[in-house]
Amino acid sequence: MPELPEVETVKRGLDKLIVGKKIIAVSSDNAKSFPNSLIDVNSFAVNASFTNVRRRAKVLIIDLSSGYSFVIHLKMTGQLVFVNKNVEDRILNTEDGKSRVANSQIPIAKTSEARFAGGHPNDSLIGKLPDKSTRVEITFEDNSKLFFNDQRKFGWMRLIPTVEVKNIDFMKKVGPEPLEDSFRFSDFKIRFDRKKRSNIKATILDQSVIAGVGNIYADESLWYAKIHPERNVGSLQATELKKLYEGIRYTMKLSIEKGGSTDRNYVDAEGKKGSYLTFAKVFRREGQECERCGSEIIKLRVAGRGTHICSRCQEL
DNA sequence: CACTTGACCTGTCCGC
DNA sequence: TGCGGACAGGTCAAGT
Repeated sequence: MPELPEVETVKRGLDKLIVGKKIIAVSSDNAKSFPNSLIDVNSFAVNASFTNVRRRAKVLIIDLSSGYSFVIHLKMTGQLVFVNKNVEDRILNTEDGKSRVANSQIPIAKTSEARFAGGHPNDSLIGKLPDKSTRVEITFEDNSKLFFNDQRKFGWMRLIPTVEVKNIDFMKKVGPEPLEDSFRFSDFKIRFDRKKRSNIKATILDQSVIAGVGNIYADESLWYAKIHPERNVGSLQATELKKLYEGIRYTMKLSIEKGGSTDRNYVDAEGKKGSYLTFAKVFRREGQECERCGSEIIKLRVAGRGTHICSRCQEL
């Protein structure tokens, strides 16, 4: 799922929705999704407040007043969804009728039939939370909740000291943020030139070269730059790399404006879908005509990923 | 080394 | 309708 624009959209939503909220309980049904112990949760999360939300590449960092942070990777199917109220109904539906205490061992009760009154933009989702994809449930003092849902269980969240966030393996190796003003074409060119033996699609997807680009925006930016995804990086002209640099930035900035891409699972922090795919040029458009030249858009497999190109604009 | 291929999971869709 | 296989937005570890 979530690539840079989607994670950025979630980050902006959480900024508005949860900063300042005090945690009273954290529960989880899956140690892979959330490996922290009950001791960690009680010591560093319960009674702490969310102070800040950050994004680095596709990783979200939510800082707490305790000096700890939740670090979250949504991988393919992860969601972070905030729900303001339905708590009282749900507690009545649990077996013992008691509100749960903080406990990363106690399974989340997935029996809610509570509905959102008044028609939320995506009440088909949030009215039903928690559901069977819910891995972690955070409850705030005002009884609002934050759900971490993840159908495929590839995603994870962890509670670690804020000062340690920069030291986790992923953070140490991840490349520069492509949308920062400080990220210039000269930096981009140097980093790509170092990878001249591999194909350009694999290189764009390599998080150590450049942060945050995934399969959708790799395909979209290669179309923008008229580059075939199997081209060897060493064969690319500087003018082609410049177009690619522009394409990556243009495509992902546009997607953030559109709230990201929803192919299947992705929703923002309010449970709403993104509309970028309406504007996509090639991704999931095999069989359609290229809007630039009218030729057919085809699908290939490159770097082990489904890959969409214009059969004329992007020659090998 | 640098680069490529499976594995991790669950769900859905497509062809027989 | 059922069943098997391919595939899905990401990243690692293990292979070549």
